[in-house]
Amino acid sequence: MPRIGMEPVRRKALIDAAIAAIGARGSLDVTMSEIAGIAGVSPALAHHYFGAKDDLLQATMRHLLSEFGRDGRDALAGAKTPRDRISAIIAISFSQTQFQPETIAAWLAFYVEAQRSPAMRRLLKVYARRLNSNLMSGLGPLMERSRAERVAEGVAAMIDGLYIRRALKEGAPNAASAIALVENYVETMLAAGDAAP
Amino acid sequence: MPRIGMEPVRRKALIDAAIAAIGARGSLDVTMSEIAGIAGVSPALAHHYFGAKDDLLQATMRHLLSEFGRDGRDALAGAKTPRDRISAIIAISFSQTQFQPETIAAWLAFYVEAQRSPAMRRLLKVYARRLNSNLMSGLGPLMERSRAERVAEGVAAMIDGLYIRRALKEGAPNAASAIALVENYVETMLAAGDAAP
Amino acid sequence: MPRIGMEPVRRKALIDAAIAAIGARGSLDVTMSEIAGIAGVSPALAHHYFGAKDDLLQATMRHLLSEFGRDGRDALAGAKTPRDRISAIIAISFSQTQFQPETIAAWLAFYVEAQRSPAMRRLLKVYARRLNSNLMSGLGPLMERSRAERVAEGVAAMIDGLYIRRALKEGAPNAASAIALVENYVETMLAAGDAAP
Amino acid sequence: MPRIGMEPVRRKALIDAAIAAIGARGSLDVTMSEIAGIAGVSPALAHHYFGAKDDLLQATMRHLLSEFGRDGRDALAGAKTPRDRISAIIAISFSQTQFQPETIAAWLAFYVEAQRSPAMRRLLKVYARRLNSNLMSGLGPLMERSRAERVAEGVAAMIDGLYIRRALKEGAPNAASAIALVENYVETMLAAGDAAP
DNA sequence: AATGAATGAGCCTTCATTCAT
DNA sequence: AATGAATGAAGGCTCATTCAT
Repeated sequence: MPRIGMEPVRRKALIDAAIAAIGARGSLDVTMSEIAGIAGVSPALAHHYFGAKDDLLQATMRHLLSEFGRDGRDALAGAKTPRDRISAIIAISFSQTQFQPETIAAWLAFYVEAQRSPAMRRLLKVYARRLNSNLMSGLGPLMERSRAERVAEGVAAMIDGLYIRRALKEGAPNAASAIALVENYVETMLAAGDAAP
Repeated sequence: MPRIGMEPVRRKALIDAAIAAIGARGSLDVTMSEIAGIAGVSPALAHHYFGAKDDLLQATMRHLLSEFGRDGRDALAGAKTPRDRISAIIAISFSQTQFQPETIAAWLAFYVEAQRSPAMRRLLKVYARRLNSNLMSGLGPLMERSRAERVAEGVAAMIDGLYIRRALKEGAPNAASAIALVENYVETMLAAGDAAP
Repeated sequence: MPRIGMEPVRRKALIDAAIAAIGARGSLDVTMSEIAGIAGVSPALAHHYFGAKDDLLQATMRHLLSEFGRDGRDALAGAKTPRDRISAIIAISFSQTQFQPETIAAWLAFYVEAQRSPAMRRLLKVYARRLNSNLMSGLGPLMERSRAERVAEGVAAMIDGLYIRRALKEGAPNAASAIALVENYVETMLAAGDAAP
Repeated sequence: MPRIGMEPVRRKALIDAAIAAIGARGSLDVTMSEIAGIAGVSPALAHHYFGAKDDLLQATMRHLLSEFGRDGRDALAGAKTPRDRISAIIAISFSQTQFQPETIAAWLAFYVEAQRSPAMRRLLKVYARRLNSNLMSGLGPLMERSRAERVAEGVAAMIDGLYIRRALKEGAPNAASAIALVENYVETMLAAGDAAP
């Protein structure tokens, strides 16, 4: 029973299905049929709305990115001090929306794909730049610029590292300990402000 | 002209070819023909020696692992103090053997595969445990046990994060700055020894 | 805004679009969406008016045929002598309306289709018969019947051959030289009237 | 039971199957499965030996071309006088090898494809050039050069036209009457040598 | 009158894998 | 020891066609 105005509904459903499928498989090695099946539509329809598989995958990545961006903006909005901003960024990186097995797997898969696909790499760079600028908005006022840059890089690396290492753990992701680790890094770096680079 | 004792030669050649192929593709999405072609043999021979593709891939991973292990032992052998041990571990993580586009891509690909394949996950855990115990052999004597554990986790995450983020950078990997970042983390943690957390 | 009496307009537009699409592609291998797109309507509408794709194609062929017939009648109307009739038929075969890349491609494509589809073959036979009778109306009075038949067949073959061979030439079709070749054939046959075969 | 040295056998079988399939369908619109099926192998094998469908089709065309070339050389070898050469060329154009429903259909289909595919067009031009030079080797000595050129073009057009018009006839191709028609054209042109262009 | 929504069927192509030699 | 031959299975994608609105 075709109703009108289904396009946005289907697009959303297919992107969600893609995330679910990628999460379940743990890689981008999912079939269009699989994704379409999860979304409850035929593979042909997925092609109808997204063209090729790559396009759907990129749209999925873009969706993850925009969610991450929205979460970031929301978190930053409630943060008063620069220090608060840092914590807010760290917190949302491991929030329940982001730090979930499915989403983690999807991010990881996209990282791999980025090595091959320039389009994916471009998208991932957007994420990296955004994370960096968010972190710098907190770290900048608290220490010398070049040092802030380095700490931001360290925080970002640690976050991504914790994401990737989730693959090795059993059970549900432990966001709290991940957050504590990064916070401790930041805290120590702030405390050692007088000292070295 | 079949010669005797070719098995080890072929196995080595095929594993090297697998690393090369994975490195070039940037993912495990390589064909047996591709690998065999690089090794200069027929795909049938690859099956003859390794059974299935997954077996070859696991053997490849195991090879990477043992190389990493050997590098680690070598590095540790020359380190006198605990502090030296830490630096040695960090150094070899970014050594020219390890921190190369091809090897990085392979590691990353295996991380992804680990999410699906228990066998791969097991192998990757071996790596994680080994890295951890190596780090602990340096950090243990220098700070309280539980804190050392956490710092080791932080170092490991940072290393893996720097690996993964290589995918976003252009040009050759910059090992020096990566090492500096991790060393600085360790240094600051050691300096803040009296304090938290 | 549905208007009444749109049917003939749409049918005409779709048939023109089909010719354009076939001409552009150089074969009948065009999609309904393509044709509908050129006509500025939805593929569903094309089905609504024509049933199946084959029906639209046949209608297109019929349109070409009726155009050819009309051109022929017009040309014959102005021809006084039998000899004039022959020249008129040859001329319209290579007139600007007929001897155009698009139309040529369409004719050729239909010839191929005729091998498979009896309906198409029937239509094409109508064309052949019409061309033959037109030619005979000129050749008949000028030579013995059986010889006229053969010359008509030769002229028809030459015309179709020149059409098909257009596919091999670059640039715009050269109608003049094509006409000259056929006219020369006719002329020589008329001159050799007394002789063979 | 795989034996060695099958490649040439399979290639031949697949090309023959392609001709058969195209002949049966009357167009290039045949599937790889169909062709492979006729050849008695799997579709995968067809791809194994020919790469893509287009490559198999081109190889098929090239085969037809080389057969035509071989037939032409053979025919020309036995012709003593220029006049004999002309007749020989005409004869082989309608020989039992060439003027068969299947081969005719294949030629026609390739003509259509040539409008789209530059590679096919190139191949077809080879055929046209060869036919032209063959004809000129007979017509050249018998009349003025520019006139010979035109007669050669006329003969070629008539031959191709008779091929295409086969699609309209029922029953087996009538080679004899086709040959007679072309021969008569040549004869008349030769007889009218003194006269017009 | 017209279309967006949706799909089944089918095709090309790739690839891991097997087997006889 | 090594490979050419061969295929089954599966995936991406296209397209004519239908249907409710």
